[in-house]
Amino acid sequence: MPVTDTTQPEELNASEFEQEVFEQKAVRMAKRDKLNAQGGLGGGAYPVALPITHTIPAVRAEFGKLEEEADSRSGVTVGVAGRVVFQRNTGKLCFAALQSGDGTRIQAMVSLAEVGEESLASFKELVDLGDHLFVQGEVISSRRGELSIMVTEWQIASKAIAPLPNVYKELNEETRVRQRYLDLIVREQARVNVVTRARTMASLRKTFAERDFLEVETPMLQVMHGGAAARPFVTHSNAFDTELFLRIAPELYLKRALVGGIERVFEINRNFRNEGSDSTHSPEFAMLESYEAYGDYNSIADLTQTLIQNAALAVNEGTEREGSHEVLWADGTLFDLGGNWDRISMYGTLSEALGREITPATPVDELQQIADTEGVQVPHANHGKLVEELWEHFVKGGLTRPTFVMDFPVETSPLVRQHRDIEGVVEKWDLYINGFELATGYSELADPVIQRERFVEQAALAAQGDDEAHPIDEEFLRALEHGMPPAGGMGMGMDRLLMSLTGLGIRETILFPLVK
RNA sequence: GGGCCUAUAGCUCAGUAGGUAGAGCAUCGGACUUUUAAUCCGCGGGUCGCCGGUUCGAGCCCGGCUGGGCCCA
Repeated sequence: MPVTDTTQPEELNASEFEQEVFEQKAVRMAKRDKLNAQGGLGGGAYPVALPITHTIPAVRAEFGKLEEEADSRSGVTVGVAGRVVFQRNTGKLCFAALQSGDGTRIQAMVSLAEVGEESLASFKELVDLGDHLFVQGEVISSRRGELSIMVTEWQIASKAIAPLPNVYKELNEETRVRQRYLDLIVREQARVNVVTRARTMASLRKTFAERDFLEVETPMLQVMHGGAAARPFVTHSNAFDTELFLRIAPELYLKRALVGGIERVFEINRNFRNEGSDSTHSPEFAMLESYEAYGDYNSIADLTQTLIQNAALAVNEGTEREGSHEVLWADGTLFDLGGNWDRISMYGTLSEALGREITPATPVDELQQIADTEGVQVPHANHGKLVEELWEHFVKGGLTRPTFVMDFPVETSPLVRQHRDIEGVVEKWDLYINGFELATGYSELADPVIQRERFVEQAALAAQGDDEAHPIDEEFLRALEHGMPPAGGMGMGMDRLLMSLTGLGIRETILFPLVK
């Protein structure tokens, strides 16, 4: 609704792109204009610099004990800035709660006796909820014993034109995601999630560094996508006049790095898969991949367990669970990531669940029959896909504790080495935590001839219409022909790792998830 | 892909049977020097997601579309 404030008509009509300005915004815009008119070049509603001496948490840490005695004074003058999240103005005394980014608050008191009539009136006129405010004054405790700053000077640090949402109610789910910045202002859990993620990432890098792994960055725009079974996003390069793919995995480049002698290597970066999203999938997701020369799928499983357990320790640092691998989920349950995680066999557990022996030699017809009876639909079915789908159908749901599921059928894992003892099986594991797949690890396939055969088989699948089949990557094969050391490799979804550390859905672990 | 739920003021939400919309916070005007979602007085604020239909009359009923959520495959 357009506002008919006769004192500011020019300003309100000046901005052409602003079709309608609702009342609260119009009021704040008028205040912004007034501040800008008053301020000098470096000041106004958005000053360039402020004489800040302390952060709000620093004031709390240094002067917190003043709260033990009401109406006490420190004799120390500080300058702090924060967002106004609470305001109470009376005739001659104003209160404002300033909040810093981490959610810590401190009270500012603006008293007629300290600042004089003009400054007090101006404060009441120009300061709104949601503004960033700078205050300078003595640190005191109020009559109610609350740590406060008795203001002598104040200045708007940044004028908010849009009103702050209700800080006592959480935003609805959609607004939380679309306007995460508001979510972060209003909701403690949103702030905690960011810290947890950052700590986790730092911990992973630290664990790698301690083991002499090097972090690299490989192409995200690729001429040929590969390294996983997934549909890619396609884009176009104007300069090259060619089709490019957003990567679905960094694997084939990290293996080139292995060939080149970067023997312990990892990358943490984004993958893109042209699929829908749900509570465990996002089209754009952060992925960790790591390769260890002269390791295998056992050593890389050990590493994976250590990486996650160290991350749990990092998340618990400074909490009452310090030193524990038990993480606290958002719903209040404690989830134990400690101990040595079970390693179970895919064929073995599927056989147990079905009450009949399933082996790599079990014919496709027999598996298809079981699938049909159970109503499990498997597109482009072959032995491997059927075994995996049946395993997911019968066994997966029961896995809550962290579990490595070992030894997969060969058809579905074109980049994995044949098992050293079992025919028809590859040395691959999937790590399941709380029923979803968190990571996968291999003894990597180093034989360039077998690798070529696997690619050719995949190309046949692609020809049959499987759009997740792996394309033949000649450049990668050429690298393999120069000799890749035997290696263990691992890939782990970062967003899912955060899910298992926090118990949240994927959209809560991603700061700005994709929204239409 | 299928099913269910959902969209109303800046924010969070009510809205009975179909009769042109309410609350809390926020905002606006006034009072208040210790407030903690203060209190008191007064006033505003809505294309009820979009398009169509039924009806004398639609926030409500019907169809379609769009966004969001949940469950299933």
